[in-house]
Amino acid sequence: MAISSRFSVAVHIISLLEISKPERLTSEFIASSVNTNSVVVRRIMGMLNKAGIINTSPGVAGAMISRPIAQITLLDVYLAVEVDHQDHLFSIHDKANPNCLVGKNIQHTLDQRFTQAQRAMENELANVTLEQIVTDLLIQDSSISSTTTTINKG
Amino acid sequence: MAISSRFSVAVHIISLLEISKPERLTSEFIASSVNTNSVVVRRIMGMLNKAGIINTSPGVAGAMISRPIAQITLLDVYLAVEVDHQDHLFSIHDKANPNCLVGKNIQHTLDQRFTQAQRAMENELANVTLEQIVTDLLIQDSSISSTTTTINKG
DNA sequence: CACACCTGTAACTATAATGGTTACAGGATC
DNA sequence: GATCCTGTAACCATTATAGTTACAGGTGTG
Repeated sequence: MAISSRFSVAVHIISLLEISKPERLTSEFIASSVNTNSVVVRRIMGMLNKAGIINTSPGVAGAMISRPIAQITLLDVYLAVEVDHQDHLFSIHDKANPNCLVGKNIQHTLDQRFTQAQRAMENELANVTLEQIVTDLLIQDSSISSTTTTINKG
Repeated sequence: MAISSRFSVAVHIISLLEISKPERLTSEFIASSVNTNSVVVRRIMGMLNKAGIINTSPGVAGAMISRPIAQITLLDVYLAVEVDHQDHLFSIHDKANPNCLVGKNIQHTLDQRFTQAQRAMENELANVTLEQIVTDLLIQDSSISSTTTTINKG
């Protein structure tokens, strides 16, 4: 299965928070931009909060981004919301027959190669900051149809 | 969710076929090495067959590896068995609000970055051949406990 | 030819992750 | 106190995975 859309939603949320600063956005409002349920937004914001990327407070709308977005990478966000398989992107069948040459050694052999591939992917994510993402969003918007776009329509 | 273990099982199967050459292994035998059901093995071998990596024939045990394993990469195997998300490893929420600056442009922005990260991972897989994997398996085995290992114990 | 063996595949199951939804306790603010 | 909001539990539908049973049909040998 693919990497869940929590990742892209999380990037969406942070971008929206940044662009809308210092306005305090409710989860309901953010949800209308993402086009999902507000609980889904609060769930993901909870993960980002736990990871120290944003700061939320019970009862109070909005969230503060904890540091300049030039210092937040896609990898940070990825690790925050894909907690489940942050250790191993690839899964390896784990009960292979130890009496077989292949079965005995396949796990260790593949783990090395898979880890290397995963690292390569993560390095790419680490090289992109949320600042670059927001810049991309603004550039694309201005080059396409800036006149018809607003932040506040949800 | 993580990348399915079909990938690691597929590598296991090809390695076993190679090391056991020219013996013809039944899916039942292979399954006992992987420690799974023979249908699971036949299913994955079917995908490898369809991808042109191995050649199987109905009714006849065993499979021929279609080309020297130095010419088969982990990426080839990956693409063969992870057909589902070979296009996009990352999923992006796809119904974001087009009336919002972020919602309108997030999909294209992230797609570019995600594709780059995915390519980096795939490049690593493309740089490893099944020959290297088999070599790794043999080296590890000889350095650990070659005397107690057999290929034929399933 | 008959039989034993094997593959390919359909069908069903259990399990788990995901995303959406309702509900509600409790914090914050006016 | 009334209102709004967050955090979170609970539940559901959907989907992917992996295992299992069953069987049709190909293969090859006695």
